[in-house]
Amino acid sequence: MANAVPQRQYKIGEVAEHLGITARTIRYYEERGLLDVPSDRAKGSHRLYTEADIARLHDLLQLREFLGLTLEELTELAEVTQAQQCLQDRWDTTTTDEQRVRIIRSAIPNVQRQLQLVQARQRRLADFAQQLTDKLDRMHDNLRRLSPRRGRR
Amino acid sequence: MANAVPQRQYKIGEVAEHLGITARTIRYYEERGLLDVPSDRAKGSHRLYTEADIARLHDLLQLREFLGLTLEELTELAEVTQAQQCLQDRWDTTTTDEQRVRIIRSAIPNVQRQLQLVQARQRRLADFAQQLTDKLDRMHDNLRRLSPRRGRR
DNA sequence: TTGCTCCTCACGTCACGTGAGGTGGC
DNA sequence: TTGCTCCTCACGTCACGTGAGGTGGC
Repeated sequence: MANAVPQRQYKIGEVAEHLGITARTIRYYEERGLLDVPSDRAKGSHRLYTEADIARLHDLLQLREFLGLTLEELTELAEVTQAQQCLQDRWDTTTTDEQRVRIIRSAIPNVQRQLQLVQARQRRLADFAQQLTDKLDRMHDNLRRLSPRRGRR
Repeated sequence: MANAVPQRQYKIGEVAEHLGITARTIRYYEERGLLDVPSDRAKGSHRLYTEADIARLHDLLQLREFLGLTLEELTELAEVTQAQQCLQDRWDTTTTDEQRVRIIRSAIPNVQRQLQLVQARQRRLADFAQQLTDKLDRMHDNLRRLSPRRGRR
């Protein structure tokens, strides 16, 4: 069924542009083991990516950007995303229900952890926004105190 | 009046520990021109920081951390914080009301810009949190579909 | 065949980390 | 005097940026 749809593949430049990064970054992530490299790619031949590969890389980039992680921390935190294949890819055709259940069960706590970290970040950002708002208020107060409106007094 | 309170000064190690960074970072920021260095410091003598210096550095660190700026972008965005001296320091004794008004007026749009950037970041983070929540929901749905509860059927 | 994008080195850069060797205040 | 923290080089590292020189598919 899903077999009938041949997957479109994307070149590294297309992926990079779509994600707003450079090809160098993608190659570097591969070098660091963050991207699973197809074992059959001949040295020197073009890299090709599926939509699932792109989605995974997109997740990695968001985690790194919003949480400010090193690539090492990212590697740990993202092992889940391996199992995120479950959402696409060859998941449909090559896995038994039992395997799927096991994969999802092991992936859930990891996504929960990511969500917790993001939520902690949200709280800290909200604090910072409040600090800036307070500062603006104080500045306006000071202005009012220092330059009383003409016509008053 | 404010003269009567001699300001406590802090050494670089104290400042670093308080802000959760290293002394190297502080020296590097000074080198890059992000921190105003007192012109009278003899080469080789200890760096000393006031509470106002520490507050300014704290602001810089938050802007960098939450917005993911380069030090060059940070330099631009933070020129305001120079004028933030207005909140402490020698502001009380060496400035006329007219000067204060001018300083505050020029600083306000800059703080507003910082706040806008932080709010934009908050929206993107909220989107990301939502993506993770959706993903978790889908995973739970899939589990229910794949492993129907015993006793049913 | 001509462009274009891709490839693999490999050196450069930014924002620090990490000693080496030495000086200065409680 | 002994520790402790500070100082100034200066080289190392992480996460890429940026060519150099060459190969491969429309």
